[in-house]
Amino acid sequence: MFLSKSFGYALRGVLYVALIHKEGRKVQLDEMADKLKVPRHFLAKIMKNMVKEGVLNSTKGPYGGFSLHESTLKTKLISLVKLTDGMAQFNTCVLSLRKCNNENPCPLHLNMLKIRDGMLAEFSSKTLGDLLDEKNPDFIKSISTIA
Amino acid sequence: MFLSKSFGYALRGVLYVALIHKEGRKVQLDEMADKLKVPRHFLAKIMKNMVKEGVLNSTKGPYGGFSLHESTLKTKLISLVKLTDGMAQFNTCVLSLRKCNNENPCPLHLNMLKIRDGMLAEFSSKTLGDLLDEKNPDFIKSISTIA
DNA sequence: TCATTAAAAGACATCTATATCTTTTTTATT
DNA sequence: AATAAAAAAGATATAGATGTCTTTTAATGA
Ligand code: FES
Ligand code: FES
Repeated sequence: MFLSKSFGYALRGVLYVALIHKEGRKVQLDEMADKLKVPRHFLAKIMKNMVKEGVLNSTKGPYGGFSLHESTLKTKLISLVKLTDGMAQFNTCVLSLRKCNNENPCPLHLNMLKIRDGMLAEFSSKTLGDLLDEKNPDFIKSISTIA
Repeated sequence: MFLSKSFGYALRGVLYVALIHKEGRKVQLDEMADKLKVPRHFLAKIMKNMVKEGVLNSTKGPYGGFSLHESTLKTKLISLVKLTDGMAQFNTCVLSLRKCNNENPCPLHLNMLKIRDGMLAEFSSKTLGDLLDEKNPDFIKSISTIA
């Protein structure tokens, strides 16, 4: 797995909030779980973490829900990865059991370095806002449907 | 995780057998588990699968153990991945819950396509024999030690 | 103050990858 | 044939990721 399910849920969740934000309203978990076809309470934990890390805002009570934080659209994808998956995969040897290092490289070191650093660079430069700008016509469908 | 622990164990296991093969002898599980610092019985299952898939030979009984198959060194890395991790990660959308497809691409489709296809190409062309040819001075250490 | 709404928090269940332990099968040697 | 060696197979255990359910806290409006 390149990325966990949690990461996918997190990204889809925050993008959904951002989309609905343009309609000028907040989003509740029930709506998100329903529209995104994501387990309600599992998503709740992930959303809560994003709020805790300052990626999103939330308010409790009537008319409450999730809304954008001023930093939301500026958030790098790598921050989401850190939040859901951690960064170990980027500095641990692909053969496990050791830190990746150049001095005593494992047989796959150079190959994996290229791949991992490519992904790291991509995710370190791209923001959530970038994804929304590049969005394709069926964007909402692309984060919602199963098929 | 780009690749599972099982994959790491499999690769280190088969490379160890190949190295010892040059000394003209077979390798037993006890020696491998000890030298590679890998859980004995967990490694056993993985080795058994590699034998079943024709990546390695094995013989039971006294003076038995694991040895090279004529196809071992020609085996592509991707075959090992298929054996331990399966190929789902290469055709499933990074946002889970759907097959990856170009018609209704998710927000990360193009980015991930590049990364995944890069890794797929690398692992589809490189063989176990290639890894042994490229080997660095501390090769045995690089698949054995923890530090 | 009370009722309602919705997130936060916590407890528990399930599933998968990983790890350990035991028994069975096969092979070689005596 | 009996013994020993080693892989194969199977049963069980543990940990982490994922999923579900219940209780608590905070906000709103009557
Ligand atoms: S040492 Fe193995 S990936 Fe760097
Ligand atoms: S559609 Fe998501 S990775 Fe291709």
